[in-house]
Amino acid sequence: MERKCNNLPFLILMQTSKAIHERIKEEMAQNKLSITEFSVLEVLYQKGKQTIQQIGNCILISSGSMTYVIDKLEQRGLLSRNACSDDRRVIHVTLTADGNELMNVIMPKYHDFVNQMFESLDDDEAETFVQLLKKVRNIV
Amino acid sequence: MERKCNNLPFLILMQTSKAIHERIKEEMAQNKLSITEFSVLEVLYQKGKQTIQQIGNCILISSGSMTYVIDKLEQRGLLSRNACSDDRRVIHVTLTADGNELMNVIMPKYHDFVNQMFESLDDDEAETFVQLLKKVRNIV
DNA sequence: TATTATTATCTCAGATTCAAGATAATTTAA
DNA sequence: TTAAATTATCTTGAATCTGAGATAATAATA
Repeated sequence: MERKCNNLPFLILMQTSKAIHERIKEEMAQNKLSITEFSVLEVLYQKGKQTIQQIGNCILISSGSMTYVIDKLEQRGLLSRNACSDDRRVIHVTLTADGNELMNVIMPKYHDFVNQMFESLDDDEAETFVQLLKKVRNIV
Repeated sequence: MERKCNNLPFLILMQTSKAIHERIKEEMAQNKLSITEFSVLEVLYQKGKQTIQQIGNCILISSGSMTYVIDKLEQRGLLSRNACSDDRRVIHVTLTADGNELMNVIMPKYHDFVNQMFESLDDDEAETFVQLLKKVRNIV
């Protein structure tokens, strides 16, 4: 029986990224945030005011999910919706003071956490790694 | 404003794996299968008869989700549940003739598809890639 | 200007996931 | 042997995601 998967790079890549995803999920559960919620807050923290669509494009989820996740975060007082005066279809989203404060606490820990996961690679290895990943990504 | 993410390997790894995941999702949608459903069929195709728990451990989803996905695939006649005579708590799952036939069609295309995504790497690069990924995975 | 197309967001139904608990069978240990 | 612990699967409810379609605003064009 035993038919094998023959593409090792593929297998290990998917295993590794899934493991990382799980770890981040656990980490964020401590802050009562799903990964999607964290991703939204992260975009706002990094880029400041964004439209709902801009955020959706960044984190690649559907418009229906965006409405849902923005609702949740708004209810918790971590961000606010603001009408756009130029284009009344558009809604701007920004972190509230509470949201910003929370991210000031979370982000340094998050960066440390991510860096730890990759500290087994020295600078040369990291560069090679990125270069190989980009080769793959450009084809996908 | 503009606070940046400073860990490039992490960023590109997650982007790449997400892109691959999306591509496989599209590919499997043509066969009316979700990735989870395909993963279950793949395990059975590769390993033959398995218990529900064995499959769950392979593809890392909860027991509740396993019941759900096995139900769906059983309803479509792609696999069957069989009581285990040694241990009556256990249920063995096997591909039906239909399920096996479907996988005979899908798997060669799937392997080609995956190989294409990685064909930009030559043998040396693939080996380096795997080695670096393993370094990261072992820490995560 | 009036019509048409596009865009941004929201609504809703259906699908999928997990966590917690239920059930039933087996194993361990007193 | 009996009681307790463990194991495998299923059930249920809540959360989240997607896709299709609705709504409303804007842009493009005849």
